[in-house]
Parts: sequence; C-alpha cells; structure tokens
Amino acid sequence: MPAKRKRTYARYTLESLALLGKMIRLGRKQRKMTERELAERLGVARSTLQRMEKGDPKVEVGLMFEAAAIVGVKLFDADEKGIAALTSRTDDWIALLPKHVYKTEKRVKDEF
Amino acid sequence: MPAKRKRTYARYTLESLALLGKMIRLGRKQRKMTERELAERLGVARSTLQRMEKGDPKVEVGLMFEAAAIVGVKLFDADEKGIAALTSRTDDWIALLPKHVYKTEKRVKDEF
DNA sequence: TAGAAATGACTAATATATCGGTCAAAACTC
DNA sequence: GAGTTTTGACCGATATATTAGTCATTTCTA
Repeated sequence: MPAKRKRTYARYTLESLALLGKMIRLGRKQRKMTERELAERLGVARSTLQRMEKGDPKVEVGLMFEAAAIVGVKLFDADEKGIAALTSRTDDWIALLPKHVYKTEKRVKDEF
Repeated sequence: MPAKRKRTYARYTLESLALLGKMIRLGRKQRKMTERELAERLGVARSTLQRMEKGDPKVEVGLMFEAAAIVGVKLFDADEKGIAALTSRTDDWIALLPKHVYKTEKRVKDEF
C-alpha cells in the first residue's frame, strides 16, 4: 500500500464547482446537445463529461472551462476583450508588489 | 507507442485560465504568502502551484478553486450564500427542461 | 555587499484521472 | 405501448498529472 493521496476541499470550493457543473449541464440542455455530443466535441469520454457536470474536483480545469465556453457559460462575466482587460490590470497590480515575498520576521515558530 | 492523447483548448479558455492563475498569484502576494506556504496549505507540491499560477489547463479544477478561495479570489463574484442562490436557480431552470435531449431529427448523417 | 530566502525550471518515480466499454433504467417519439 | 435514445453508474487498462527533489538565478534583508 504505497501511501494513498487523499485530499479535502472547502465547502465553498465544492459548492462553486457543483454550480459550474450545473451551469454546464444547463447550457448543454438549452442548446439541445446530448452528453455524447458535448463529450465528443470536447474530445473526452462521456464518463468524464458526467464527472464534470457533477462538479468533480478532480477533472482538468481546462476541460471545465472549455466545456463552459462551448455551451455559453461565461467565466468572470467577461468576453474575450474583458478577459484581456482584466489580465492587463492584474499584471499591473502584480508589478506594483515586491517580486519575492519574504518571511524573515522571526519565523513565527510553526503556528497552527 | 500507445496512441498519444493530445488536446487543444480555445484561446478564450487558455486566457481565462491564465487570468485565474494570475489572480491567484496576485492574491497570494497581497497576503504575503510564499509559494511554499500556499502549496503547503493546499497540500500540493510547489511545482504544482507554479503550474496553477501559470494557468496550466491540466491541473485539477478543485485545486484551482481551492487556491482561489484561500487567497480571496471569488468565483462567480459570489460568497457562499450567493453560490447557494445561483445553484438553486440553476436547478430550477434545469427542471424546466426535458430530462433527455433527443436528436431524432433525421440523424444528420455524420456531418464532418 | 554578503547572506539568506524565494523563485524558475527541470526530472524520474508513482499515484491517479481518463478512456472506452458495458449494462440497466429512464424518458422521449411515433 | 413498442421501440429507440439518453442517461446513470460502474470497471480494468493505460496515459498522465503530481510529487519530491535538485540546481541556478533573482531579489530581498541587514
């Protein structure tokens, strides 16, 4: 038994994921696509799409986003231009901060 | 050579992912956390966090969302209550649609 | 400026997600 | 109601993500 890798997620995370999955499902149905069709379009197995629509945390983030895009679910409430603008602003903000984050301040002895 | 599984993503998908990654990076820096700290908090290797901040489409969606939550990036511009409300509305909408999507309409002979 | 810490990039080993298939049940069409 | 299609759930094989480490470079502190 080579050490199992289990992981936990915050409730907010799981609920956000479940929501995204349901939005994908809704979008798919509104466009009258079957699971098989969308899966094929995405280039994944139907079983994978099913996990996505359930909000399984283990699927590739790229697939979730791609599926959302295909069925018309916008992330960040923004179109391509909007994403670019947000990216630009985020870059600017990052540039204002120190390149490295330093924690020299006495190394707060393993708080927990 | 057992058939390589390559995949492509729409530009919008990749840009959205890159944005999310940068927002996580920005949030982390604003909270003065090092990569190592956030990675540890998430329970992942530092290399994985690096891929996340770069917007790598292959990381687990659960990790991306969890990281976002930790550093204060809100998905869907909604808090826990908001997520619940959106979920409820999405459920209602789905309930209004047929349970199965049917494509009997002549089965458009394998268009390609 | 010297020293320490963080970051960037890379790798082999291993844990795991995805695939592709099946089967049963549900739900649509005619 | 009969027939067909979609959906839900499950499973072994295999492609791949994640890990844990290393090393070089950058950037901070004192």
